[in-house]
Amino acid sequence: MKSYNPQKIETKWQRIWEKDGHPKPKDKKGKYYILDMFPYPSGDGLHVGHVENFTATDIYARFKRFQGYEVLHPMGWDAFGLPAENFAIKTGIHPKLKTLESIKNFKRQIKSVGLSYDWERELNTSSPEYYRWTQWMFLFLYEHGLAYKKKAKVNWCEACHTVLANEQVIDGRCDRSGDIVVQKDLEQWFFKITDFVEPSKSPTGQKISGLLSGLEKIDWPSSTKAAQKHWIGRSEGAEVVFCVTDSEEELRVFTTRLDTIYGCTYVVMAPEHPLVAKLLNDQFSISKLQNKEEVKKYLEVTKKKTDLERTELNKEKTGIYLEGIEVAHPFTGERLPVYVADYVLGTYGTGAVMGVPAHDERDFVFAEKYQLLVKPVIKGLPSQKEQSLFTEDGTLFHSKEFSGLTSKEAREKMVAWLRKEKLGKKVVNYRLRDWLISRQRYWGAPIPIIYCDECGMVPVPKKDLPVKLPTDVDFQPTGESPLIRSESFHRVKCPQCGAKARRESDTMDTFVCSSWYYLRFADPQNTKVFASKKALQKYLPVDFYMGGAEHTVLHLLYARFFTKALMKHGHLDFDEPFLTLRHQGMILGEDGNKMSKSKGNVINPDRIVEEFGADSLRLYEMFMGPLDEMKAWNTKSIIGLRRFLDKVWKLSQKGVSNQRSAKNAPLESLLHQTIKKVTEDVAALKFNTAISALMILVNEMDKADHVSRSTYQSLLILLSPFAPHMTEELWAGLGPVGGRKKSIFLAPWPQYDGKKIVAETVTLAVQVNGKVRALLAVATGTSEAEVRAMALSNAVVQDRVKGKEIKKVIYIPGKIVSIVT
RNA sequence: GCCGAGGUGGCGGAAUGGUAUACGCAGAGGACUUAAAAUCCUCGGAUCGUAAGGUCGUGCGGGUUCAAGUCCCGCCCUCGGCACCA
Repeated sequence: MKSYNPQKIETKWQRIWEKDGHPKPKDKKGKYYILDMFPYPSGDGLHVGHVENFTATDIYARFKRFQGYEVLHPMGWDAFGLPAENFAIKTGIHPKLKTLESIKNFKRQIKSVGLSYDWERELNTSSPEYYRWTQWMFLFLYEHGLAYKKKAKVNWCEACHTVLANEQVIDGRCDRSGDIVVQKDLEQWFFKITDFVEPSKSPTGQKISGLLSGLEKIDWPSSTKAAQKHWIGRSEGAEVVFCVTDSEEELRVFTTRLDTIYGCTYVVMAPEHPLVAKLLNDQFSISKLQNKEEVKKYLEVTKKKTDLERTELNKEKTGIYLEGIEVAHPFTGERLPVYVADYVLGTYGTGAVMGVPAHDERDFVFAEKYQLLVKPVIKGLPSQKEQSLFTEDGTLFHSKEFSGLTSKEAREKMVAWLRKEKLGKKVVNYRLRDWLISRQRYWGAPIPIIYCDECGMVPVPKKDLPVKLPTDVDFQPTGESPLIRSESFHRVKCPQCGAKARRESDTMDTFVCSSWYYLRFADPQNTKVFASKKALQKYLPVDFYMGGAEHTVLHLLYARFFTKALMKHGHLDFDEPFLTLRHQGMILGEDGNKMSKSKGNVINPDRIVEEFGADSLRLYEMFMGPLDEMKAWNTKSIIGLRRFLDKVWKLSQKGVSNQRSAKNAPLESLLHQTIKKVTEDVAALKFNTAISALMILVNEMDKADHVSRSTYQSLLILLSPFAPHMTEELWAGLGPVGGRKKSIFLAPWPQYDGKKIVAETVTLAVQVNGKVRALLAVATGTSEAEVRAMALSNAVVQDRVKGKEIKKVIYIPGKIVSIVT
């Protein structure tokens, strides 16, 4: 046999798999759905991070097939999005062409790594066959009141000329262009994701877990669950009414610390609060506001501030006193000053808060600046130091009849009192806002709505879907959707009355496309429904989902929302789409920095395949370290994996004999240990240690004079999920098995024999007072008494215990003898 | 600040409370070779010692235990996410 030439055998088997499909054993155990987060087909091609993700699921998929599962393992393209459109703006090349070209390249690269996808299920979100159903999803949500339009203050990116979702704003900047995000008032479409935070029921009475409670029953990384929980940000508190004195107006605030209310010395409104505008309006006779001009000036200043400035300057707090305005403290009737300050968020709670400087850090800072009264009403344990600022729970004082209660008790009693007096109630607030999905861009799925002067907003009838993207459009962004300038697109007849009407010209956020794609894979060619009930019942939910941690809140939360909404209205019978989720750790460049073109540290998988072969690349990426941990690339290290494969290759020529190698019991024992270790490690996705176990086995086989054929076969099967090309080649070289030439992937996965795992002798460490002093080779089956005697009679041990009384001897079979003097 | 994950040789990393540093890379020495590459063998925590061997070693300080990288308490540092959410 010739020497190992990966390039040659890899192309050979890739061609065979292309022609015949990937060998799949008969399924005996039912389905198992293994899904990768589908990639955006970027012009830069496949990243080594993709290879890590896809190789891991490929190994797992092959392993599950060996176990007898019918594995669904599809791949598709999250193909809408800004990069293709930006490229089009720069070059004039249509996004569709560029996208198709990129997909072609991605697919070539994926195939060059030997990934066993179900290509017959491939899908592309930018194809009309797919986005027809994305539009269907929109209409579905619209019908059930879960998609609505409202004028909203939105995040606007000047560079991208589009609105962004809250989730796409990072530190006040656009997550793509890095430009500062400004606020604009626009009519926008929203999805009512907030409807699903708490558990609900379908009309037929099925229980649907909430976005919060559902997290408890799925196997996801704790960090991801924590991030989602935090993003949803549920907080229980109370709404409290402060009456504006000498008027009918009232000011409601939200607080989680009702127990501190006797320490409230002022009240603050956000600049956006409606009452502020009302007080400034001269027509309102109620307005006794005396410093209107100053207040107006302050509002102008804050309006100019970006969200970044408003939040980043969190040390310096600004505000303005409303002269002549007072509110009454609901418990004491005391008159309190009112401020407007932009440290209060207009979009959370009621847009107004009570100021309790003694027990809230922010209020404390504000009160210090504006010389407001600090009035402590909560104290901690006597052991805790007295401070002017105490933000924890404690015991109340100076709080009339509530004094002496703990914070927790007080909150309950106080809210009961408020309810009785009709001055407040218990309230739950969330950080999560409804999902803004309108985008003023071309390369996305058009929103299927028509505006008619007579009928108003009319949904496109489902039979008319898809609403196709026009191809004759100038997609230079101007701030409105490029679709507005396509006459053919936006001029339509009203589906209800037939009068002249116009189409909605915005497209949907690409996250809408990816919120339901995992369902389509069950039945990707269906033209009647997004997927048949039968197919959904067979394959869904996704058993194992893998992708980058950057989708912790965006995609994963949206997908869960879609699943719950579809279940609520009878389209699905499960409420969580992804039962098990894992993230691959980011692969850094060789310099330890994140890979980026500007740093010039990007590794192109094509070059690695060329130099070392796809099997070596796969093994290397899996051997780098724990799958979910961040790790730096090191091209030098790949040679180690290549050497390992060379050894396996050479073993086939060395001495694989048909003789029973009963002589070599230690090797036999090692083989069975390896079968156990690899099987368990692959099941637990610990690929790095599985590979190291295979290396140990191969090193021993290499040293042995003879290796039995069955041992070698077992090795090849264990290695096959990792290095499919080479093992298939070597397997074929072994000749027909059972009279027929079959793929290694149709062979049975090796089973270990518990009896053979036990080696004939084990090495025990003998400790004297906690330190290892001797090693004992003990035959398996030696009795405890014998082992103890052996340990105590050991010369070194004797020397150590000489003249001392032995107090205790502890024997842990197979591990240690511990002698205490 | 809050939440989450971590801190082990020159490097990536391994270790159900039981011989710390498996496996791999890099390095050193040797074999083969005219030579190099490739391959194979041997050695690689620190320190004292010619050696046998001793002592110290998993971020820091305590504790539990016959025995701690692993468990408990208190810190320090790194990375990731969120961050004026009242």
